[in-house]
Amino acid sequence: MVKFSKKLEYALISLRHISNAGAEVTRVRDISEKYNIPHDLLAKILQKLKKENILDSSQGINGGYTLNRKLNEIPLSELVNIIENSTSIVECMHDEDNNCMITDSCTIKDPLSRIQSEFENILKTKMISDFV
Amino acid sequence: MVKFSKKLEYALISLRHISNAGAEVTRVRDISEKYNIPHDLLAKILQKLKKENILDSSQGINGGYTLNRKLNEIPLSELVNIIENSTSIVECMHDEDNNCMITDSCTIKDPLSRIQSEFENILKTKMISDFV
DNA sequence: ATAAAACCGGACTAATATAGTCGTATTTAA
DNA sequence: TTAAATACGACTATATTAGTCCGGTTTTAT
Ligand code: SF4
Ligand code: SF4
Repeated sequence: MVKFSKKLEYALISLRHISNAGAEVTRVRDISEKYNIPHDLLAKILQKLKKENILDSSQGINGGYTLNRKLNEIPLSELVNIIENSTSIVECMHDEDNNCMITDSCTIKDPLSRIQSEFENILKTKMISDFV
Repeated sequence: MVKFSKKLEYALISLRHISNAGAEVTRVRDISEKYNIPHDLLAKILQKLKKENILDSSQGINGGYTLNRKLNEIPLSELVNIIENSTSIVECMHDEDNNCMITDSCTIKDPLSRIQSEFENILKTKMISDFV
């Protein structure tokens, strides 16, 4: 029912590492080798975090990543949305593509919608620093 | 990150329906047809709930299911464990089969373990009646 | 200049988890 | 005895997640 995806875990591990490195740049390879995370997969995750301004990056032979925001100011909800595109607990609440065939006769939409709100509030309250 | 499985949703819809039916027995077919849920899949879900004493069943031509416990006395945690066998948010916390290759170098196990406890408490507090 | 090492990004494949199906046995009222 | 229901386990199909591959571009030490 609830499962942190590997991508999300890799992101958390990386953010912790990069945060600890301070001003020093961290290469994808550093993290990849230290924690045994597939290089190419990790690279794409960090690229996404860069694109969303959570990380800074510099290219070139001495390039790498640094942290652009403080971990205690990034809510988990934001990270989950970046990595997994959605925080909805059932498909019918992810407006874009609701394919549920039983929407019309479904009797639990409303209560689940309440739960959804509660859940989103929790995700907004928890900061990345709580997870590393 | 968090997603109610269809099985779980079908279980909730069924429990609500059976609860509303009171002493009258409900057949799998009644629910299956009313809510457009695949019959055989639903049957197995209800069988499981019967096995765990959440439902009562009677066989034979006039058979069917009735509720054996009150919905406001069944915590969500129990239903999730029945339907999905686990409430762990990462594989390394589901003792039986931890295949995570990076367990040794993982830096987020401890914080996630705290989150896991918090999460389980929420699941224990929420009753099925909150979801229907 | 050029080589090296990084970032970038899309298409692809592999592995796993979820959803759904099928066949058969058992029970029971009529 | 037959029809309609639960009960169980093996199977298949689909969707999601995880991971790979490849062909770029950018930067910088030499
Ligand atoms: S309509 Fe009901 S069954 Fe379908 S996705 Fe929404 S909550 Fe789940
Ligand atoms: S060891 Fe770390 S990465 Fe592996 S499952 Fe546990 S929390 Fe996730």
